[in-house]
Amino acid sequence: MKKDTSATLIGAGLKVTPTRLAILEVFSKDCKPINAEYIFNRLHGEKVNLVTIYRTLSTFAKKGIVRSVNVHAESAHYELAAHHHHHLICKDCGKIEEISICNELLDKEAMAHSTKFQSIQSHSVEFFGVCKKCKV
Amino acid sequence: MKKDTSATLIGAGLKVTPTRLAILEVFSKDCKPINAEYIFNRLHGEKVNLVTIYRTLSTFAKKGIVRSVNVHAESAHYELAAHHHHHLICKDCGKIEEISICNELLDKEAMAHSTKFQSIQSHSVEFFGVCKKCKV
DNA sequence: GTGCTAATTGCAAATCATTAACATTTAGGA
DNA sequence: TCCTAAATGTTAATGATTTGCAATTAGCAC
Repeated sequence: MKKDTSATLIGAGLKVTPTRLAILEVFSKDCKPINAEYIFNRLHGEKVNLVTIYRTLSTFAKKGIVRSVNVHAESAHYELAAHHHHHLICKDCGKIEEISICNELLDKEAMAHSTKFQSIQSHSVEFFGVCKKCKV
Repeated sequence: MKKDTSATLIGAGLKVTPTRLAILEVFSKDCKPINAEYIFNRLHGEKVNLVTIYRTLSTFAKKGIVRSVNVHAESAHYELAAHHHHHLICKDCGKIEEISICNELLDKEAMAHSTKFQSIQSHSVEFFGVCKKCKV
């Protein structure tokens, strides 16, 4: 498992450090989009600086290890890029659920617009609504 | 036209003010997701406070007049809710293009997940890539 | 039309997320 | 083991957004 995360870093041309491994661990444990603050709280025992987390997220995003997700929140949320999902987001409590569909129709759409854009690399799909708990 | 925007406000139970009408005007002129700063620049002649724009956007979003859109930018972008589109966003220059498809497949997806969520009110779809200008 | 009140706006300062500068440490190859 | 670029910590800065409070105004009752 640790070998797995090390490989991810090495493959991206990044040095393998305890901080980076720890952050990747958090991602693989929590299968939902998370933000810097969340990671910070999970790693309190390990004395990781919040600034480092921001920097790491930025580096990971640039290398394509993680991707930012729109959850209509104030802070930026990320998920593992390898772990492609679409989302259901509750407008009331902010709860995020993943839905694992990714139909070809979207790919076709992407293709259809490739005349305007040189290349389309990714897409995101989010549904916003109210979850059962919040519905009184 | 002004009657149109007034109706929008009245329908939402909001008072009709010059500032609000001006902001709605900006939205209807620019058919793309815009942020507070952008609106502020368009309204310089009219001495509207930036804080008021933030407040108005928040109010409009709450009332369902506008909707926030994920454009992977630092600031929050909004578009008229009535004006539903999906987007092509250039990762290099940040250019946003609208694409006017909205297939039923997405609606079906929404339905399929209505067991988990009480109700799904909206969805957003964004494609990220590189536009022709930015592709060297 | 006048007056009233809650909603709206402006202004200044605070807050929150994120980034920058710079000094120190460390991973990993020579 | 040594060396260097990359990574991290610390502190301060920045930029977006919010808050508190006083002044203004829309829209209703009279």
